[in-house]
Amino acid sequence: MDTKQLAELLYPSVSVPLDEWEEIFPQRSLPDGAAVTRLGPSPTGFIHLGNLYSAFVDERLAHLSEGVMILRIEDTDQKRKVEGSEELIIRSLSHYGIHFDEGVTLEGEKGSYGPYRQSERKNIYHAAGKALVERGWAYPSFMEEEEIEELRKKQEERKVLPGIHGEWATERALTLEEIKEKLREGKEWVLRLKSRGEGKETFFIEDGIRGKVRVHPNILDTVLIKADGLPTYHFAHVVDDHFMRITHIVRGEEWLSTLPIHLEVHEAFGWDSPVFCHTSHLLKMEDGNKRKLSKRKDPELSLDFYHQEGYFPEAIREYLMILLNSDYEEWRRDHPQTPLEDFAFRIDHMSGSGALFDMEKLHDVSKDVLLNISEEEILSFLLEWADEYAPLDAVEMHEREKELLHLLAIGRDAKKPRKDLIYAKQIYEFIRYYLERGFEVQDPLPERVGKEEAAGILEDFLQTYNYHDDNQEWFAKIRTIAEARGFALRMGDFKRNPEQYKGTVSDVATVVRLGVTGLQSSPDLWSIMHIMGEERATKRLRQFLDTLRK
RNA sequence: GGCCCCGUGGUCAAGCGGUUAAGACACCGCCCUUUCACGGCGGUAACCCGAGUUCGAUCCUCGGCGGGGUCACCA
Repeated sequence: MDTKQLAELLYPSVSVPLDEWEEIFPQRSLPDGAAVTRLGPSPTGFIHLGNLYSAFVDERLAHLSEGVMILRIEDTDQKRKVEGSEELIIRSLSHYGIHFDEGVTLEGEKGSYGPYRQSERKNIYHAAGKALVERGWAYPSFMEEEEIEELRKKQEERKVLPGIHGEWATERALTLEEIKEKLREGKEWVLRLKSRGEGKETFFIEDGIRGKVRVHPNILDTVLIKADGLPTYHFAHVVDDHFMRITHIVRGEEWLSTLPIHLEVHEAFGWDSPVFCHTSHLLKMEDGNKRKLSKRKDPELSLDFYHQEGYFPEAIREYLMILLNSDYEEWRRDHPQTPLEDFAFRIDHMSGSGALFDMEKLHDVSKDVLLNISEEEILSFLLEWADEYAPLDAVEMHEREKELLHLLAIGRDAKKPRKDLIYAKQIYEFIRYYLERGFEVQDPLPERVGKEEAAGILEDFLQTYNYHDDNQEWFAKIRTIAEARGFALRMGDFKRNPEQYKGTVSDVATVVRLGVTGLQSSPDLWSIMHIMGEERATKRLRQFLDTLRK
């Protein structure tokens, strides 16, 4: 078979041959050890936490080494393309601090290794495909779906590996004349790899994350270029990663099983392959078993979920980094103020086993992260969130912006600061009592205090209350009331002789707290009343008194 | 089912031939405390199983078992 002739027959319009592309995309001149990484999402709608997790690895790898991170859109499946998803992907990632140096951006393409959409790189793939045909590493296949299906059935009966390989790859034997004839008939065809893996020995490859990984050489004549002329992932990413001069391929572990194909395609071209880094999956617990988070079934996988709940991007980043490199947590303890970017992230410190996404842990992490964010920033984040997800209350929240700022700050500057704030929705619920709209006393009176008693306490309190009292004076009055009404001032006294008291001073304070906040628990009550102002606070207390009297 | 990956407390995980097997979250108890948070102290809790190598295996090898992934002209 004259492969040169065949190549010309299949790809007559290739004007720039493969070796010329080598010059068009020269080796990059970067500092020693600089990593070039890429994120290659398909524009199928939305991006999820798993993508972000993986993107974070690319990002750290590139930017920690003064390298380059590329956004390449892998849109070779025209059927699954969704309008507007490119923009969504870019915006979502940027929200979480993932910024690209090169590739597709909102302002168009950036960089000299483009185009960065695979659908626009047909000429390169065809040049590559043509070169492979010439070298006897690829051939056209005219098999139809039904034929392949039949083949598969036979193979399953005989319990051999399904697919086009070995003796089953009958079209390898097609003569030039036969091929010409089929093309003349206008039959659809795909380009297949002519695998040489049969009989080769198992070998090991060094994965950037996992270390040694066992590889059985590929034997499948995998489709390289589809009937529509666009490449499959297996072909496209190898060609692109080579010409974009990628050094590290970060991808999910689901790709481990097709790694042999990719390795053989590299071999066919005679290219060195980049370092493969297979990340483990994010898992979810269901019915006592762990399973891969699924974008269809698990709302917490969608980045939308975190947006709706109002998680701070910094908190997500922080948690993700802990998942990525668990020694990060220790580092963070020693460097509470240092930006995450200064941490020496290492791919070989990543775990090979999948991690269960733990909301509780995320919340704990988030509390500490928010401690390092100013109240001003938290407030503006909160207001933005409220505009979208709690529009009815957002109006009043804007009106009371100044007060809310103080409210959020209660107890934050202490040596042992409060950690009340986690995510926007939670913060909103946490401060909701402060708004007039929808305010009501929700919690019950303390167990030991009856309605009459409570009313009495409120009357006493209102009589002596002075807005200008400082915290100590304010509380001294509570104590006076408590003592006069027969409540213990010290917890210990009450514990020792419960029968001698109606309750403790905390019961008295709780009654006032209920009147002001509607809740049995809250941050420092004096501070709240102070921020609220005399008028609103006393009005609430009087109202509460009225309802108790009814 | 074949192949590949993974297997330390409920969860995330240090460990890389000899350790009282870290730490964090969660949980429980105590303390602090006007409530709630915060914080402090303490506690419950783990090397999947079986062989082999070795003076000695959580760690190395093999075999099971369990979980996950993958077997497309989707990525």
